[in-house]
Amino acid sequence: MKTIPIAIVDDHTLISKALENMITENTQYKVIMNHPNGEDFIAGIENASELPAVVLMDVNMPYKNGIETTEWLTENYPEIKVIALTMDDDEKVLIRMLKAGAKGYLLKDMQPSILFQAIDTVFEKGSFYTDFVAQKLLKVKTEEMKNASLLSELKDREKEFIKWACSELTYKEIADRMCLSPKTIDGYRDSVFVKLDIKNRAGLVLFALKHNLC
Amino acid sequence: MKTIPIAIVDDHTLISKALENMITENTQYKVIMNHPNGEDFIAGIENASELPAVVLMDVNMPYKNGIETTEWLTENYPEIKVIALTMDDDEKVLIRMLKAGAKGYLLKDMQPSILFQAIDTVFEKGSFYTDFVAQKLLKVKTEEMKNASLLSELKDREKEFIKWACSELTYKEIADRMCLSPKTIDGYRDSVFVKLDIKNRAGLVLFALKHNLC
DNA sequence: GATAAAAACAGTGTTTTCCCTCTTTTTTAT
DNA sequence: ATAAAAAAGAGGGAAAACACTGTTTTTATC
Repeated sequence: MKTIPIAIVDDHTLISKALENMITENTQYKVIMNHPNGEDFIAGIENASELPAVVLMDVNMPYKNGIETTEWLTENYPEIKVIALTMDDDEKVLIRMLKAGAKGYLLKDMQPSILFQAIDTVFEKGSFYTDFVAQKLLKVKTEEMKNASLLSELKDREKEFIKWACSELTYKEIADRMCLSPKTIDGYRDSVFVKLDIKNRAGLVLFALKHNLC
Repeated sequence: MKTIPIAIVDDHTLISKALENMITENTQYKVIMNHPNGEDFIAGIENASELPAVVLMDVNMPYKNGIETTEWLTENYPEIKVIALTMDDDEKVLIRMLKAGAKGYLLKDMQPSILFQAIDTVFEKGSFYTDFVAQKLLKVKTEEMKNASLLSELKDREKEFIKWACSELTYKEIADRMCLSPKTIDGYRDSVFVKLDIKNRAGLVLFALKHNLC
């Protein structure tokens, strides 16, 4: 059994060091890189004498986050497998990370044994997904249906209007900002109200903030 | 130099194990407890043959979070020192943790050496605060001034009105819900607008959501 | 370049919101 | 017990928001 070269990318120094310690205790693995953000890591990869087989990638980082870094890796070094590590199980993040090309997705509250299993499986078979991921994907899919059906109906111009509506501006002032007649804004408001099933400006602001449309 | 008995309370198993590994490498310390949440930890403390001198306490946990658990410790075992560990540097959390009795506050992105330094200092001197904490406290203090001066002016009844205003209800309907005359609601609105320096209902909803008043 | 669809705009009337000033009732403090 | 302060309520008018039915202009497509 050969040793698997591993890279760690995580801005939480304490965690990345601790992780490194734990992994290197097992002679099956060796940590050859450890960087606090995506930018550093990419620079490291481009100058590396030895490339990692598996990257443990934190999602939330300054400078270049896990998603952007994974996209870059998928583009430039597709043979390097990325396992995403994250604190919060946010469906949006999961989706974006998988789209970016991550081969595994783990929450930081799992058992260490799962991590080793994930590394091995990703190294040998190419990807490792837990039940958790499958369930999330299903949940996201169904929720997406509901919201997408509402939001997809909105025209770009209407979305722009909604942004402006999340303010203290009157509709007349919004018309000025958007270089349109107040009557056109009236029309936007009316159709948005119907599409989103809301009754007044307060409802519009609440909806926009809930679905971060502003 | 005696060994310092340490407890770890963190729901992120991977991190807590890794942390434990790292700490035990240093013979100066021994990890005698490791629990995934406050409830478990408290149960552990009550049945323990040996108490920890220092607790590394994650802030965000299920069942009983770091703040509640620290409050309990301060109440029942004031001799046990708590060092708070957290991912996100949220001023509110910092304040609440310090109020709860934490003797140190560390972000998880620090260097491991700082952690050891913190443990030693807390053990010997009773508390360890980084510059970071001092700066945050200062920042919070000044921001508090601004917001508190705004929010403290609000009467309870006005706050209740604001909750109702974060909806699609008209003021007349809100009056019904609060069992008041519409004219009284008019009065609430007017005074709230002046106090919070806002112009209309949209502004009110935005303010309320920003300061989670609804 | 005719045609259909979408976007922009308009008229009109109603309701709600906003902004004053003012009175009555209830609480609070001394 | 009484004065002061706070809370509740009221009137009226102007502005904004809402709801409805239309018309004109742009845009895309064949």
